[in-house]
Amino acid sequence: MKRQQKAQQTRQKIVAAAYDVFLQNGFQKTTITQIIKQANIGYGTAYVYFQNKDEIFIDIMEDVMQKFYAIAELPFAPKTKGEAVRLIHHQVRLFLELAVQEKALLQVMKEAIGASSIAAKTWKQIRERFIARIAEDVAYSQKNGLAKRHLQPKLVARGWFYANEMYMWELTEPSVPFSLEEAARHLTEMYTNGVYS
Amino acid sequence: MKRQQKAQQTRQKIVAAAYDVFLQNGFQKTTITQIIKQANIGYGTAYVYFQNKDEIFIDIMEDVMQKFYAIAELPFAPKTKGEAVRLIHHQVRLFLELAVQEKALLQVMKEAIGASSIAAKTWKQIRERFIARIAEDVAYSQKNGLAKRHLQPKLVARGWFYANEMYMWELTEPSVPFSLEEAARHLTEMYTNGVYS
DNA sequence: AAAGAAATTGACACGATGTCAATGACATAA
DNA sequence: TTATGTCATTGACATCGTGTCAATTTCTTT
Repeated sequence: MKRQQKAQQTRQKIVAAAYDVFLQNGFQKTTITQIIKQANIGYGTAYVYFQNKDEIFIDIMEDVMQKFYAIAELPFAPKTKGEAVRLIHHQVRLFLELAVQEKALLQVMKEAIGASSIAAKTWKQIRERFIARIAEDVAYSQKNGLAKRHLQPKLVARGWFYANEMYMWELTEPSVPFSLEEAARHLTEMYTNGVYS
Repeated sequence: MKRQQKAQQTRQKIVAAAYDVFLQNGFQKTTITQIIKQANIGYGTAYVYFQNKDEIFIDIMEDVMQKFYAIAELPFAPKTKGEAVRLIHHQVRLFLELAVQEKALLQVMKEAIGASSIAAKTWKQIRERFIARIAEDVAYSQKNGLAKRHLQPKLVARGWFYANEMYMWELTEPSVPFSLEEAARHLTEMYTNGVYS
C-alpha cells in the first residue's frame, strides 16, 4: 500500500507548492516550472496528476468554496421583518468577512476566473448555488407575508447576490474607499427596504 | 503628407483586422499572427503601432465605451418619486439594451477584462465614471427629499451599479434564464423601493 | 532475485511573443 | 532628375512556456 501513499503525497506536494507560487505570483504569471521547482519534483510529474495549471488551481479553489457554501446554507426562517433584516445583515457580514479573511487567495481567484474558463465555470457554480438558496429564502419570506409578492424570487436573488459579489471582490483589493461594515449595512438596508414590506 | 496617411491607414488596418479576429476567436485565442495575416501586413508591423495584443484591444474597446458613457451622462432631474422611477427604469433599459446590442463584443470584453490587466483597468474607469454619476443623482434626489437621507450616495451608487453590471454580463451569455425587460423591472423596483421614500 | 507494475523524469517538438537589423518606399533639396 | 535622408515595413531570431512520451527508477509481487 505504500505505492498509493507516495503518489498521493506527491500530488499534495504539487498542490501545496502551487498554493505558495500562486499567492506569490498570481495566476497568470505562475508557470508549471515554478511549481515543480518549489515542489522538488520533475517537470513531467505535474502532468501525471493534473491536466494543466488550471486544474491545479481548481483543487486549491475548492477548499475555499466549502467555506462559502457553509455561509450560503445558513438557516433562514424569520418570523418578522426585523428578524429577517438581522439575519440578512449577519449573513452579509459573514460573507464579506470571509472574503477579507481569504483576501490573498480571492485576489488570485479573481484573476483565475477571468483567465481560465474552468475556473470561471467553478465560480459560476458557487454563484448559482448562492442564488438558488437566496431565492428559496425570498420565496419563504413571500409566503409568510414578509416580502413583496409581485417580485420573482429568482430575479431578486440574482440582483441581490450580484451586488454582494461585487462588493466582495472590491474588498479584496489593496485599498478600498469604504469599510466592510458600511458595505454590509448599505447592502442590507437597500435590499430589505426594496424587497421586504 | 502622404507618409502619415499611409501610417494611419496601416494602423487602422490592424484595428479592423483585430476586430474581426477577436470576435471570431475570442480574446485569449487570438494571436498577433492571426491579426497581421488578416490585415495583410508583416509581423513586426503590428509592434510598430501597438505594444501588444492588449493594447490593440483597448483601441477597440474604447469605441463601445463611448456609447456607455452617453447613457451614463443622461440628464436626471426628477421632481417626484414617480418621475425618478421612470427615468431610472429608462436608463436601465438603455444600458441593458446596449449590452444586448453589442453582445458579441461584450463577450470578448468580458474575457479580456479577466485576462488582461490593461483591459481590467480600462473597464474600471467606465465603472467608476458610472458610479460617480449615479452618486450625483442619488445626492440630488436626497436634496430634493425623494431619497432616504441616511444612506451614503457613493455606497448606494456602487451597489446599484454592481447589480446592473452583473445583469449586463449575464445578458451577453448565449442563453439567459430571464428577459431584459424582467431584469430591468426588477432592478428598478428593488432599487427605487430600497433607496427612494 | 527476477519480472512486472507503477511512478518519475527531462528532453523534445511546437507555438506564441517581442526585438531588431535590414530593406523598401517616399519626400525634399540640389 | 537624382541623390540623400527619413520614415515605414518586414520576417528571421532568441526566448519562454506548454504538453507529450520514451526511458528510467522505484517499488511490489511471485
